[in-house]
Amino acid sequence: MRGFLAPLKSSRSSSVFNHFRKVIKFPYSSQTNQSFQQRTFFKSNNRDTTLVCNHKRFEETIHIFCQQNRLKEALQILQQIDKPSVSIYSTLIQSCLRSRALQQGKVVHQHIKLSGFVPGLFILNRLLEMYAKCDSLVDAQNLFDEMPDRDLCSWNVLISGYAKMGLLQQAKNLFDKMPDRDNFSWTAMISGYVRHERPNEALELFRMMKRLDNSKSNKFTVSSVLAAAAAVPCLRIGKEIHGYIMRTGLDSDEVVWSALSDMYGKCGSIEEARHIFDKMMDRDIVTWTTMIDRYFQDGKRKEGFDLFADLLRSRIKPNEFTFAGVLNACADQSSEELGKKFHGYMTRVGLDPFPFAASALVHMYSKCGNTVSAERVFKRMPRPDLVSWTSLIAGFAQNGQPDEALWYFELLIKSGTQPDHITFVGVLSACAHAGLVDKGLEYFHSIIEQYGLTHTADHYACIIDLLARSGRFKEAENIINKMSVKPDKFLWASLLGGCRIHGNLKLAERAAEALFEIECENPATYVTLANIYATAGMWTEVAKIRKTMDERGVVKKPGLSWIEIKREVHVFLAGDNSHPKSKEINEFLGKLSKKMKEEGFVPDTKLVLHDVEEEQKEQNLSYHSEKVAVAFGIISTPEGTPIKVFKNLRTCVDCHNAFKFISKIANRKIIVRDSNRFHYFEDGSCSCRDYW
DNA sequence: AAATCTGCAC
Repeated sequence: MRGFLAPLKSSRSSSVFNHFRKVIKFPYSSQTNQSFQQRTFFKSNNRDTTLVCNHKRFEETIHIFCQQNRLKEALQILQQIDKPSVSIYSTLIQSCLRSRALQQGKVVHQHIKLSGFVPGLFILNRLLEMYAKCDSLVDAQNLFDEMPDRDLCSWNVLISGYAKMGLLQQAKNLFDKMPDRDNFSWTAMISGYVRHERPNEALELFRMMKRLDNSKSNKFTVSSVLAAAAAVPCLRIGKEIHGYIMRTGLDSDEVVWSALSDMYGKCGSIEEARHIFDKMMDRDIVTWTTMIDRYFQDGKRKEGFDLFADLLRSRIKPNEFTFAGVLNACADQSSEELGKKFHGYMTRVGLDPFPFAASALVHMYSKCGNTVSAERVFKRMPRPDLVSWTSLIAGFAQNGQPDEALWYFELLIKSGTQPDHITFVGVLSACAHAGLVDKGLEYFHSIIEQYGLTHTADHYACIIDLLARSGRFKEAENIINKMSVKPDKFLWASLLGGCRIHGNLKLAERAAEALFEIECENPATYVTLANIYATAGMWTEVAKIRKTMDERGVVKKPGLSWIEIKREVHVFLAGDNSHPKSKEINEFLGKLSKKMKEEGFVPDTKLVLHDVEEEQKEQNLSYHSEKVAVAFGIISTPEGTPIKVFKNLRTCVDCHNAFKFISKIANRKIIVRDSNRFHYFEDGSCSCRDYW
C-alpha cells in the first residue's frame, strides 16, 4: 500500500509506461486520463504527484477499492484492463461475496466470459462460492453443470451452499453422488443438518463417517457434531463425542472446547460446562458469552452476573451478543437500575446502536415498565430492524399502552417492513389490552389475507383470549373447531380464564380437560376450575378437585414479589416475616385495610381456592406478597414516587381491586408486573380494560 | 481455497 502510494521516479516510470501501453486501452484523451489517474489513485493521498498509468497500477487500484468495498469504482477500472490477471478476478469475486453483491458478481462473471480469459478451477470455484453464498443457487447449479472439470472443492462449495439454504435433500443427493469425499464435504453436510434443526440426521451422518473413514474428522466436524448433540439435547451422545475428541487428540482447539462447554450447558450439566470453561487457556468472547447466558437460562442470575463482572475485569471486550444476554437477564428480573448501568457502559464503548444490543435495550426498558426510555432507544437507532420494532410494539402492548403499540405497528407498515408472526402476537395482545375485539379480529384475518403469513398457535391463543374475555364464546368455539394447528396449552388456559370471568361452566370443563391432558401438574388449572365451581356453589365438585390435587401431588407454587429500591432488590414471600421491616409493613397494611373498608372496599371471598394465603389473611395479618411489596415501597420512598412491583405468578383479583383503593388513599401511582402483563393503578382506577 | 462454537422480540 505504502509502496504504491509513493511516487515513482520519473525516468523509470516512463519506461514502465511504454512497456504496458500496448495492452492498455485508453478511452480518454491524455488530458482526461491524467485527471482519471489522480481521481482514482490518490483519493487517500493529497500530494500532487505525477504518475504513470500502467497495468499494474490499475490492478492495485482495484485491490484497494475492493478492500474498501468500493465495488462500483473497482468495476469501472476493470473495464479499462484488457487482460486481467487471475488475482484481480479472484479479488473482485471475493469482494462481491463479502458484500453479497450478486449483481456486481454477475458483471465480473460476464467480463470473464467476454475477455476470452479461460478460467481455471480456482476462479470457477470462487464464482461458484459467490453464487452459493449470495443465495443464487440456480446460477451456482448452472455454472456447476457447465464446468468441464470439477474438483472436491466445487462439490463442497455447492453442497455447503444447498445445505445452508435448507435445501437439505438436494444437498444430500449431491453428497451421495460425489466421487470422493473429504472432511469439508462431511462437515458441510453435518452442519447443514444442525443449522436446520435436524440434529439426529447430523449425528447419523457422523456415525456413518466414523464407520467409513475415521480419519476424515477434524475440529470443524466435531464442533458441528457437538452442536448437534446439544440441540437434541442428549448428554449421553455428547459424552461419547467428548470421549472421541479426547481419543483422537482433537481437544487442542479453542472452538472445540467452546462447543464442548456449550454442549454440557445445553444438556443440563452446567457444572461440567463451567469446569471445561475454567480449564480453557484462551477464552474468546464467544466462550464467555455462551457461559454467561447458560447461567441465565438455568435461572442462576447471580452466577451469570458474577461471571460478567469477571469478564469486564479481563482483557476480553464484551460484544453486542454479550450485552443482549445480560440485558435480557435484567429484563427478566426487571432490574432497571442495573440495566441502565449496562446501557451506560454500552454507550461508552459504542455498542448501543447495534440492532442486537438496541433491541435488547428496548426489551429491557419495556419489561421494566419504562416505555419512555424504550421508545427513546428505538428512536435513536439508525436503522431499526424488525426485532426492534416488535420489541417496542410488544412493550407498549404489555404496558397498557395499546394505542401507542398500534400506532407503531401502522408506522412499521408504512416504513415498508414486512411484519412477521411475532409482530402480530404484540399487535393482538395490544388489542386484548384495549378491549378492541373487532379490531383484533380484523388484524387476525389480515395476517393471512394481507400479509400472506400463516396463523401460529400463538395467534390463535391471542384471539381466543380476546374473544373469551369479552364473552364471545360462540365465535371462539368456531375458531377452535376449524383451527389449522393443534390448540396448545396457552389457548386452553385463555379460554378457561374467559370462562371464569363469565361463569361458562360447560366450556370451562372442556378447556380444563384439554389442559389436564397436556400438563396435569399445573396447579393453576385446578385452582381456576375449582373457583368456577365455587362461584356456581358446586361445593362437592370443589372438594373433588382438592382431593385430586392431593392425590396427584400438585402443589401451588408460592407467590413471590419483589421491588427494587436504590439498586437493591427486596423479595417478599407470602406469610414470610423475615424482612427487617416486617413489623412496620404489617402495621401500615393494617391501617390501610381499615381505611380501604371505610372507602367501600369489599374483599373477594368467593374465590376459596384461589390462594391459601387468602384464608389465613384475616387471622395472622399475612398478606399477598405483592401487597407487602407495595406497602414496603410506599413506606420506604418519598411521597409521590411511583411504586413498581413485580410478581412471578399472576396477580390475584383481590389485590388487583385493592390496588385501586391503595393508589387513591396513598396518592401513589402503582405499577404491578405479573408473570405476563403490567397493571397500572392511578387515583382509584386501573388502565387494564381486559382484566377480570 | 472452501467451514466449526454465542445470538434480541411472543
